[in-house]
Amino acid sequence: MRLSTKGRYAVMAMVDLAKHGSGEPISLAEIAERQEISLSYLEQLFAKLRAGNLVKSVRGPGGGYLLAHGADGTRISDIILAVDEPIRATRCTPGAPTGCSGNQTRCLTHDLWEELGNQIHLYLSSVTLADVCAQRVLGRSGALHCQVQDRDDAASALPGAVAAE
Amino acid sequence: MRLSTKGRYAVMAMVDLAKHGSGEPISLAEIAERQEISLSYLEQLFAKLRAGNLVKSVRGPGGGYLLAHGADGTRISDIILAVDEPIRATRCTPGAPTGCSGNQTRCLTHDLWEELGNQIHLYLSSVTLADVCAQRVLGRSGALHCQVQDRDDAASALPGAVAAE
DNA sequence: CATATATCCGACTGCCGCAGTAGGTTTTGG
DNA sequence: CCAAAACCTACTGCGGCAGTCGGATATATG
Repeated sequence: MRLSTKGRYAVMAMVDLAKHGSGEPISLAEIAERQEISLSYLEQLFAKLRAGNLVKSVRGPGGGYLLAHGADGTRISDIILAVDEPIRATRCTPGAPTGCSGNQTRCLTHDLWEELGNQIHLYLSSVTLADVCAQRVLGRSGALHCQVQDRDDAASALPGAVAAE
Repeated sequence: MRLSTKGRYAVMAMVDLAKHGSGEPISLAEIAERQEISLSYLEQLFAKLRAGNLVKSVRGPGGGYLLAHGADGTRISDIILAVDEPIRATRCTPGAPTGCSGNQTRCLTHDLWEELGNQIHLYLSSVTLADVCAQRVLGRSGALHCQVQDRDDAASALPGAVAAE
């Protein structure tokens, strides 16, 4: 799963939609103003969100967008998956001439990235729009600590600017 | 923390170094051939790794690179932090004119990205080069499951191509 | 019907970082 | 001295992101 600011914009817009839309459709113009995202750019994002069946559209005046599955039924991972293109795989494509077999070190890291991808996906699929709206985003006491708890400095040295693009 | 193929290359090289280097230095030419990475590109990466105090260099013929802290003392997160530049922060810079205050939705997602960054960092800082070499990369039964276990379909629907760039 | 409001749609642009290349200079063992 | 290695600086092509522009289509409301 690719993590870019593009996906962040999409999530911001969807959270806005979840927060302000309850019943009647919300226009992109509103979202654009509140989130300070250009309208045309939002249109492109929502075209993909619609293709991914995450929102429904209502055309004409008074129209706009609605969440297709409600705030509880929309996972963050789905949003990002819909907006960001899947990315070229981890280089060692199965069956490639210089594939994984024979070159051991390559595949060791392959496992690592795959597992990291699973971690990210698991986390993002555990959070819904409703969670974000209600600020239920999990403090630093949940999650991975069960696995890292015996390490020395896992809690310290948190990265300064943490974001993935 | 930014996640790009650049960081992946660095980790591949470091794993190679951990696997083949035990005592005497390893030249970048060897690593370049084994990992199929251009030599000059590797040099750039190792310049940063050296600046980050992750490797030591030995000049002259027979020279090369050594792990500065051994395979057990080198975390994957450190490698990526050293190689990838920290990235422009999550847009709402503290104290900015159109900062977080006043625009609520923005900050809700801010928490989300911060927490996601923590998740990623926690995972990557829990894995050392030695872990990767020994294929101790954690199957899908560890980690986040303690938090997601009560959800319906967290295990299913694993993403096809999972990687972040 | 006319019009304003909205979604839709495709094409174009500037920018930045990645991945790679080129061409050097120092250091140092043999 | 010589060759092998680290070291250093600058440049390049490419692709995706973020944003823009100009439209086409649908549809409530007067």
